Amino acid sequence: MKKNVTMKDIADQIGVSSVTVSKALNDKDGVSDKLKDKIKRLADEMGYRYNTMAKSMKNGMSYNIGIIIPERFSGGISQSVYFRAYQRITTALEDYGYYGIMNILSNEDEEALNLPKIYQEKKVDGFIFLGQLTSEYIKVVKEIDMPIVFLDFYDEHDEIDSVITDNFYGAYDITNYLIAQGHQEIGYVGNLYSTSSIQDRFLGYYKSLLEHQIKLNDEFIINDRDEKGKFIEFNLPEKLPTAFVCNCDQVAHELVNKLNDIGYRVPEDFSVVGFDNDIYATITNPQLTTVDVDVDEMVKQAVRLIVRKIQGKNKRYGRTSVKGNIIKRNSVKKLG
Amino acid sequence: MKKNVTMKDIADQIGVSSVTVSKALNDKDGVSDKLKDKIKRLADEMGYRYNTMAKSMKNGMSYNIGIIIPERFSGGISQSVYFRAYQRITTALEDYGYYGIMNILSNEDEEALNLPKIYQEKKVDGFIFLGQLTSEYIKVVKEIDMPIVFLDFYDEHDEIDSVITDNFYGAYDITNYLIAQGHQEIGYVGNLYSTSSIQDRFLGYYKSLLEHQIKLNDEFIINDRDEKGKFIEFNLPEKLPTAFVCNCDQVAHELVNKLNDIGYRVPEDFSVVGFDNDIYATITNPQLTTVDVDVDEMVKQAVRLIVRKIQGKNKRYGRTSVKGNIIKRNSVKKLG
DNA sequence: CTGAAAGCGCTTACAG
DNA sequence: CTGAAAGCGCTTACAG
Repeated sequence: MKKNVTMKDIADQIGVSSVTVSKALNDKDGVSDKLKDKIKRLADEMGYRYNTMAKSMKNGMSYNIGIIIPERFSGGISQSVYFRAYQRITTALEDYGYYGIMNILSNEDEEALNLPKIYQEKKVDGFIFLGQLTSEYIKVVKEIDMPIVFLDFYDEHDEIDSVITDNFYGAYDITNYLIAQGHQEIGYVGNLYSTSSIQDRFLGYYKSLLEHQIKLNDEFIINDRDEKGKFIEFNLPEKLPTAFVCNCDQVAHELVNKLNDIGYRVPEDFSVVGFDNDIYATITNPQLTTVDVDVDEMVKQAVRLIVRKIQGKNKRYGRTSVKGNIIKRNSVKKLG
Repeated sequence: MKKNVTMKDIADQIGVSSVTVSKALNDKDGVSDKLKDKIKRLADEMGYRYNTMAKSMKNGMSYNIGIIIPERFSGGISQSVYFRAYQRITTALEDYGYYGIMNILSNEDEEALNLPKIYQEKKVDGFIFLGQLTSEYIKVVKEIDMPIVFLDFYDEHDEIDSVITDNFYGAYDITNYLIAQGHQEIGYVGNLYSTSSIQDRFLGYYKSLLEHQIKLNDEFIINDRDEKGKFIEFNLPEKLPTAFVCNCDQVAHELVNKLNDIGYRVPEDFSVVGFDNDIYATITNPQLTTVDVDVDEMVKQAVRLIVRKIQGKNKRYGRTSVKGNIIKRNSVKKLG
């Protein structure tokens, strides 16, 4: 291990002051080009590496962003999506000179309303929370005196900036698509009281029905999970609709299986659409027509937002929603 | 945003020096219990948060560890395993007071032999590299004057400490198991020149054959990928063995499909075993008997290692291999 | 038990 | 164009 090289070392070697070295290395004005060159060359030669911590000390910025993912999203199906999102976040942050420190928020810490240790230790300048938090925890998060962005969920009181997929218009679009295929009796599969995104998707579906003057039939709203998000057996109504808008691909997958079990075929007997375009969309037979969530764009927005908030005295930007796209596959039949 | 509270603020408020506050807050000797209590209470009240950066500045430690994952492992099948590993790493690091900063090493940067920016900027005190690097890049990594641990691969020249799954004995064990089930003609599926882990698994398989005095039949070594790791069509020999040891579950999955395609059934006609116990082991029909890799234990070892190296002047520890376990499922038939 | 002094490596604002 | 001084928030060694 070679010894630590500092700006002072370089300065001494050349016979200038460390101020000049600092200016040269940071490409600031006030150093002649010739000297600047000389300093840079020597820095390279001596194996100088910039000490970010000293700068941090000076201006009170850590140049780190905490990326907090609640434990329950760190496994199962959300895992791959969230990992990809996390990767993109770190990569995008780097372009702004920031680094992402990931933290899994354990169920216990969330329950006990404990803020992440990286907050207590001033390791970060801001936070991106990735994945729905309990409303109790959101309240605590609001007390944090740092820029915060919610990604893939939002605060119902809208006090914290968020970037989400456009649940409402995604569901609206895909319901419109079903109607365009001739369907008039369309069910919605999802618990309306579970999460805000499931609710918003429902409302998008409902808007489409309203616009087409199709009456909402309560019987066609099929519950898929309890309030805690745990999946339950479907309780299908006597009379079935001809198409189902499912709140996510996984549930659409389950529904197709269920329909198969009781002797029906998709899309011949029933059309089924999902949401998310995750792995369940392609492992289902037939593959699902669904709404693709534009994770990359969401990440881009979230990163831009947090950086802007850090640099610009934490202004409010509200909710940013990113539009998804319908991916047409084989789970929808054209009627009539 | 409330103003930044420092130790000095607390000290002034009470009428002591910041040295005393520092001692109190760090539970060091030299402060009366009564005063210590008072200081702690006031710190809480004033919303004091410890400034890690100042400490870092003092002792030159960042308390961050860089976790570097080559881009090609950040997607596909390795993704979920590596994400899980990364999560465990960050969690385990926290117990030691360290944080993990993940960095995807892009193919271009690896090709161009660029070291991660977090190294250049002294953001980290050490590195864990997760996933096989090119040998050219390994050479560059060796120049880094910081503790480094390789996780899930190793340097063939053994100059860098590593934690790997016990490829050799895993393959040895599972081949023994096949032999115990009455198999004598056993093939190995994998490119012997591709990665060290595939090679080691082959050697474990070979050791088992040797011990049972079964001659290695070159015809039974079936290539599954080119030197760059890209999968290729199997080229099955005329005469087939009764069982196959595959270098990973994914390839075992492909092999089962291939055998089905040409009219054979597993395990009735041929027994097939995999390695890794990843998702391919369970989506294959029949589910695969395979070797489970103990990722959690590997992570634990890697984290302990890197922390020890940082704290203890970067000693050499060599290669740590963590034993996996055979998971018996339905892809093996007992002969005779 | 308590604290004044020095220093970690940089940058900012100012003077020359 | 160049640099002396002060300061970011803490800790370490030393003195009392």
